Amino acid sequence: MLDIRWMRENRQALAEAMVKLNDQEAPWELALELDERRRELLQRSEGLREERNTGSKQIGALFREKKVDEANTLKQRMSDIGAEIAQLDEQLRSVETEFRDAMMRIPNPPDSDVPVAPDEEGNVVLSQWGELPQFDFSPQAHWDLGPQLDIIDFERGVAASGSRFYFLKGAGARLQRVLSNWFLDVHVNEHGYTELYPPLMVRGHAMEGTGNLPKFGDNLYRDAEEDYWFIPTAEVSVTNLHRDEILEPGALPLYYVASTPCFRREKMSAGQDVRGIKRVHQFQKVEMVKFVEPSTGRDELESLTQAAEVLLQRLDLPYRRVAIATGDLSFVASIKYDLEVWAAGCQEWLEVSSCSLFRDFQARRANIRYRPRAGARPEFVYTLNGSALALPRVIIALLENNQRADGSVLLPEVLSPLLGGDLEILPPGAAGP
RNA sequence: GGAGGGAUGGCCGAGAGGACGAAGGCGGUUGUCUUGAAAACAACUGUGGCAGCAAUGUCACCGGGGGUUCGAAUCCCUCUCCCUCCGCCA
Repeated sequence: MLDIRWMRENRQALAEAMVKLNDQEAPWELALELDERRRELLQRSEGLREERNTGSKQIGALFREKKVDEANTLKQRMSDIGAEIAQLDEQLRSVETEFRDAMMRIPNPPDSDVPVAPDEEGNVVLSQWGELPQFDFSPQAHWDLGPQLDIIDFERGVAASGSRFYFLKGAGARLQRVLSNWFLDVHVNEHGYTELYPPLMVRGHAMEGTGNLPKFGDNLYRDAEEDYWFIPTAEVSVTNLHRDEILEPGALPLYYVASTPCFRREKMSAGQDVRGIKRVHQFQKVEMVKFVEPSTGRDELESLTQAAEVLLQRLDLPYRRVAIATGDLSFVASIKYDLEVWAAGCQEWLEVSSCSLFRDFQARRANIRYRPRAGARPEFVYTLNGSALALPRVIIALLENNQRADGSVLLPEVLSPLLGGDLEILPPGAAGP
């Protein structure tokens, strides 16, 4: 959510931002109109309240002085004022509801150095790391490798739960578990993050805090009976960890990391990426969330992104850092970098991490503030988050990039201590070395 | 799932229709005293909205929402959360 006062004073900048974002639906003009009506009604209602407050005090005093007649006359007048207030308040309530709803649907303006383009065609590759693997045979995609190795079972996943579900099995399931633990350990031990085990289901207001609601409910699973929403990323519950709090001086920065399943309906991407485990309804992801002071926002974004990059480098997976263009920016981000890993089998760059700075956009929605100094007025924190990393796509890249001509896979040496030296994944029935 | 009891400022805790933004205590800040510290004493010490350049004024907030009333922390309804006991359960 944006600061309405900033919006009032920066109409032009706001209009330009919406053009850059290629968002024609954002009801920012409506919000400004409603804001004016709101303030007008507020002033009238509060003026009357002031009158009533003094009047009511007088009534109390008159009764104590036993001036019953005078008190009753005044009571009648206050009653009339009360009726007028009630009428104004009713209008005010509906205006305020509309106003809030409009505000919740206005996206975060992009930072000045975000590439300006109407869609993802304008995304800019900022850097690339690692060599693309070369093969003297035709590399297979993971949807062939996985079943051959008996480590991904698509058919039985579909039988149990429908399309876009899968079982990881044996060395596949173990690989994901080991990677997840290792990612967590690196962030905790080397980057100063605190590990969390967060709720996987949240109330609607938590989803509003991160910007998933009201606009993007289509992508969420929900238990209607109990009114729980399933998190599409740990960002939701972890960002809401400090909802409605005022963090005391010295508390910032706060770094958190959690590994959780993520649940996504993927209605918007129907028909895309249907093969394999590129885009599924349930997947594991390690997510980093930061709460920081505004002045450090950009530096924190850089170190956040690097924390994710380090993992790809150690896994020796070729990747590139992409600056997301204005038209492709998410609703809540003011700037975003994607990390895309090369998958040699499907011949694609796959997004394994998305690192965003939200400025105070989420903090306003979730009401997360901090006190810069003892006794100072509370201000909104800046929030950031990034995946490090999304596991299925890392597994895809590991399998596809490290495959051998016979269909087996030799995982990178860095995983040896974590896998007890079992770096080879062999097809069932194949003789071990 | 059943039966009860609760939610008040940073924390503890009073308040039960009018002088209550809220006693008292703790904590915090500042000052006096002191070579310094402690103690003692004193003052200050919540969050937002609106108007204003500002000083300031005003409105709202006692878990959330709605209602009764001239007037609600206080009465009524409802939701959420917490606690106790019983049942069930990893």
